[in-house]
Amino acid sequence: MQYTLDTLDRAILAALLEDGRLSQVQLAERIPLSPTAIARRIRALEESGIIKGYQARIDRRAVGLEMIVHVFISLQNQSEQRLESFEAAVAAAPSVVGCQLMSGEDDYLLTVLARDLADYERIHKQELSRLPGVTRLRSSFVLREVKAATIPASMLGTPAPRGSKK
Amino acid sequence: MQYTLDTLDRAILAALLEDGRLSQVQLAERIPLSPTAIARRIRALEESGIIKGYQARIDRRAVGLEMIVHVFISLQNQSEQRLESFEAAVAAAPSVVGCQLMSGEDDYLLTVLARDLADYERIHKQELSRLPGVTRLRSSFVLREVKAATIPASMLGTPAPRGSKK
DNA sequence: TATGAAAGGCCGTGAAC
DNA sequence: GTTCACGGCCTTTCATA
Repeated sequence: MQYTLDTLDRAILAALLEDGRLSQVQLAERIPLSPTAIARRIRALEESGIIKGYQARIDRRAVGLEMIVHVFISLQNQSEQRLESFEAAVAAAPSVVGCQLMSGEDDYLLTVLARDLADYERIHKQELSRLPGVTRLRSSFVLREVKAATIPASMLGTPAPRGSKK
Repeated sequence: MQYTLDTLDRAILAALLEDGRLSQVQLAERIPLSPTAIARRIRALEESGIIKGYQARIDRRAVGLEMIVHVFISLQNQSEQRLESFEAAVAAAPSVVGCQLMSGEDDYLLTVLARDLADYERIHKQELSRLPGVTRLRSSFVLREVKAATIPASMLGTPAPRGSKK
């Protein structure tokens, strides 16, 4: 996955971040390149794993998921085996949409989606309390989502300088 | 935006969450509906705001963004005006990709993307330290992303029962 | 009111240059 | 990287239940 993105690649990525359904022709209107050349670059970006896929952005609340809860978790110890079994359990928990190993006081930060408080109680009982090796578990509720973005186009501006060519 | 999703709508949403570029014909192969009917439903979902858009999923690290940092923030007080000016500043901070008003000890949880530690130092200086009204600011680094999902298809299963019809 | 079928125009794909 | 031709998809219209 050692791939050097040029300005055109980054323009394509920026456009597809904004609208993942843009056609080659539409992209060619923004980017000084023929539709075919754009298609080839997109294919290369997909095959190299830089573009991991495409997805619809769906309104959480429209599908009844009113709550986001962050769960801070500390484990008994951080042995390899502890982490592995914990992470395997997290991977199988359907309501846990995010899990990050963290620096600092707690070991993991989980992100959970729930319909409402009663649903979160169920998730807490059925999914979270069964996670192995947990010593401390603290729930923190999102009261309001102020900003929810993906990678901003501005951060595609300069590639990681690992031997810039061209 | 009071919209009652039926089973077919949810099947369409689930499919477009997995692959946002599926064509009507491809969707019609999975869902017992003609391409025309699917196109009409998708259009309705888009116009009602349930589908907010489409985007490419891009490998963070491939574009040089190696770090995710969570920043916990406490404000001097939670007056309406304080919150508003803080949130306006956050909205204008390009490296801050997430901001949530939280319950519990801290007021806000920010999510920041950075190229590396030096880049985060710059962001800390240029973007974070200038946020108005902050009394406490604690950075917590993501060591490893274990799970990063969107809304799982399983959670589309049952709509929020607000007067189920049909 | 929502679906399904058919026709026309546009797009995506792969060839050659 | 571009141009061109072909096959398939998206769109619209219309008939139907």
